[in-house]
Amino acid sequence: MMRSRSNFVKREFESTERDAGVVIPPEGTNVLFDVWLVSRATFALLDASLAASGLTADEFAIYSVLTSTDAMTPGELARWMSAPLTSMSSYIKRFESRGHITRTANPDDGRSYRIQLTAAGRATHRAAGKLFQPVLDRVEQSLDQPAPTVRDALHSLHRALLAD
Amino acid sequence: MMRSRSNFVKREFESTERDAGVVIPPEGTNVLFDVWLVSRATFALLDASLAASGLTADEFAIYSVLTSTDAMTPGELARWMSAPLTSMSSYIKRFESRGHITRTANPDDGRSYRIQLTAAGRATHRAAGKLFQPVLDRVEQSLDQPAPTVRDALHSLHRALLAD
DNA sequence: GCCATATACTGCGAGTACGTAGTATCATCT
DNA sequence: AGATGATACTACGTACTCGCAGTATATGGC
Repeated sequence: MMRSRSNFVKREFESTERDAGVVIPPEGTNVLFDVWLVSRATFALLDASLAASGLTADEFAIYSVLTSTDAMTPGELARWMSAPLTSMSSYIKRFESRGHITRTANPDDGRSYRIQLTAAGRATHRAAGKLFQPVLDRVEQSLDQPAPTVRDALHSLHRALLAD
Repeated sequence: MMRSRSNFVKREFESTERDAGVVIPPEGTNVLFDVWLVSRATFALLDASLAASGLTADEFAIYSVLTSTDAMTPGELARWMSAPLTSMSSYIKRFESRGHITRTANPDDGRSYRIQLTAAGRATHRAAGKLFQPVLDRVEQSLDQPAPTVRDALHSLHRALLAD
């Protein structure tokens, strides 16, 4: 198993204070480094918070996409989340084996197909969402900037990363 | 091998424009979801850009920490980057087998030790840095907000994630 | 229609991340 | 000093990610 990281994260977060002295000089850092740190912290927190639902942070995010759009293809999903198609393939196989998604033919392209969450998949996502929401609320309230400001910065960054 | 993702990423980024239509409604999203998207894009871009150096984005970040601080312990490093200690252990074993780090006794604690980059490790990091810099520059220039503003938002987020 | 090439996806295998369980050292209490 | 518990790290195994190579369908040129 690799899913339930609750132990680790709880332990780590408890001891955060003690390590406050360990600080990397900012002149050695940059935006992308900051992203790295933030994303590590985010994944640690979410994986721990969602563990009981049986979903990882990645999986929860993908399920979230699938609930808010209907019937994407693997390729669309992969490109959209900047993931290799082979990884999407693995995800889909896993989700399908859980009975959480179904494939339906893609009328526009015989090589492809469309993915949809099943009722069980949606239920799992809802359960995970119940664990997710209080965590999100707490993070947003701990921000010392308005959440929309932070989100604007992230969107700007996302556009910059995809631009080329 | 899992390191050289150049092919994939280049292909994916080239086709970004075509998928501009695939947009997730923002009402279904939130700060943490944004972090997820940004971090996926960041890792994809960096793994591809750094592939020739033999370092992944994660590894480059860790090497960067090790160059700007001297002699951290595995535990400090792990907590600081919100990673499980067992993962740090794997990293360290790998880096050591590459001849990129050395362990020296920790005078304060016999259970622990301190890690330092070797000359070879620093050289590898420098080489990766040469690949990294232009990518960073391009991303910063593509930002439609000042880089410090974006970084402030990320720092705020980081503090909020660790707070508790 | 036929061929060449590009695209959508999958099978497989290699390397990786990390949880469980264990060992060694440290800290605290008595 | 000895015992008890906490902490720093590692060995091992499992599940996972993703690159390579392959198959199937689509597309454009002729």
